[in-house]
Amino acid sequence: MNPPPVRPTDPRPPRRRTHTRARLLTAASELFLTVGFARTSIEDVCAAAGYTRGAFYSNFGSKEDLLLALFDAQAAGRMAELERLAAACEALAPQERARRLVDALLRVEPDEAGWILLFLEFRLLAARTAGLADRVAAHDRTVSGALAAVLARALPELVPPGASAAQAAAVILAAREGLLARTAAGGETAEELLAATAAVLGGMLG
Amino acid sequence: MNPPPVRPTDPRPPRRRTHTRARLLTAASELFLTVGFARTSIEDVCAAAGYTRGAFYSNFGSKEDLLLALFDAQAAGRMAELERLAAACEALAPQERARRLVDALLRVEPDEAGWILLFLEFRLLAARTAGLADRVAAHDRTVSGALAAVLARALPELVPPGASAAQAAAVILAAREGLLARTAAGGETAEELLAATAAVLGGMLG
DNA sequence: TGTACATCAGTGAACGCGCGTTCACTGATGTAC
DNA sequence: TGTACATCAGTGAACGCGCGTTCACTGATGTAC
Repeated sequence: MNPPPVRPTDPRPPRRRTHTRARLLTAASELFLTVGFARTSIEDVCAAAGYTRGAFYSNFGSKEDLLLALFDAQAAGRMAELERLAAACEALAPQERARRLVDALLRVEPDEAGWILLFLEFRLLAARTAGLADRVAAHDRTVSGALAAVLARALPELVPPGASAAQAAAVILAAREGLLARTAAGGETAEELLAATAAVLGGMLG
Repeated sequence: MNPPPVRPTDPRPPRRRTHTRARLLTAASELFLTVGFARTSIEDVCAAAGYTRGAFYSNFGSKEDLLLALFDAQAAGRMAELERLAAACEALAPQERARRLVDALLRVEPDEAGWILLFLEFRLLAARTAGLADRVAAHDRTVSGALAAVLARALPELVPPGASAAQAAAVILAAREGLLARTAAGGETAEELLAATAAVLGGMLG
């Protein structure tokens, strides 16, 4: 409809205050983690970041868009973490390696509970929103693949005979998510359930 | 304020059309399982059951109340199922017993995907709604305890040395939930992930 | 069995609220000359 | 360096919609006599 206005150099590079987007992301992650996605309004995010609603729509296409951007950032962080873990394990004796890896898989960082709940909300949304399922699947594949590599390299004992490292990684991650979901929701105390898991895993590893 | 009207026999037993409640519950479960709790309006439920909104509030205190009633009913069903399973296993040889139990824990009934998503939504709600956490915890304890009994009786091999049957049950259920959540959300195909689990469990059981 | 009366399950309109999204506008930032 | 102009990030009011809940009401169901 509207013919584009005259443009001397066609794709003009955006060079204004790009940190607005970053501030919105930060504010959003704080709110989403404590209150949840559904219960946080765009207005809340903007107010927390010091802007008004319009600023949001000038940086993101929709509320979902914001959530996706947040998860992309977090996935990158998780990847780096796993890489560090694998590197740190490389030099250790098998015994120590096992302890270290199991610890790392079970540790619940302070904000981990918030992340797991947020991720659950994401899964739920994706399960019922066409076109979002691909994004969750991609995220899962990335993290799962990275863990599989770590397992194959550093803790083959956790991969039972007859199963591939990829399979073991997928099962471990899914199980971890289920466990965290229960503890995060406060059903059973985190200590209780994690102790149980440690006992079960301990029994398995001998 | 209002003095109660004259009552010949004080607590008058309710003997009207009690099946309204049942019809509302049935309609709600169908809608919740396919569309989800948040996306289903009370109006939807009432329309599907052939009533108007007021009928709902004459049978339930709130939307949450309806959800809780639904879960109570389902928990009862799960209990009965586990009982049957334990009884059926009692007479079998250990080998066959293991196959049977693992099968039962992994089987995904057609509507199971819907239930797991609904349950996730419940956990999420409970994690952020004061006073609801107790209800989830109670549900978890009931199911977990029942599975622990079955395990102790019918498949002690799945309980690793150093762990109690209760701990193993809690971990198994949490893991199962995590697995189903992934498959239900469509991330990885159910077949893929369940095959992986079977492989991992197969490896563990030898 | 029949009649007057009370109860209360279910009706349906209205209330109130929150929220995602749109849009005409403004003013600071950068560009052209 | 200075001036005129274009762009576009951010403003803030308004729109529109859905939904949970309330409430005055009605009419069928059951009770008392």
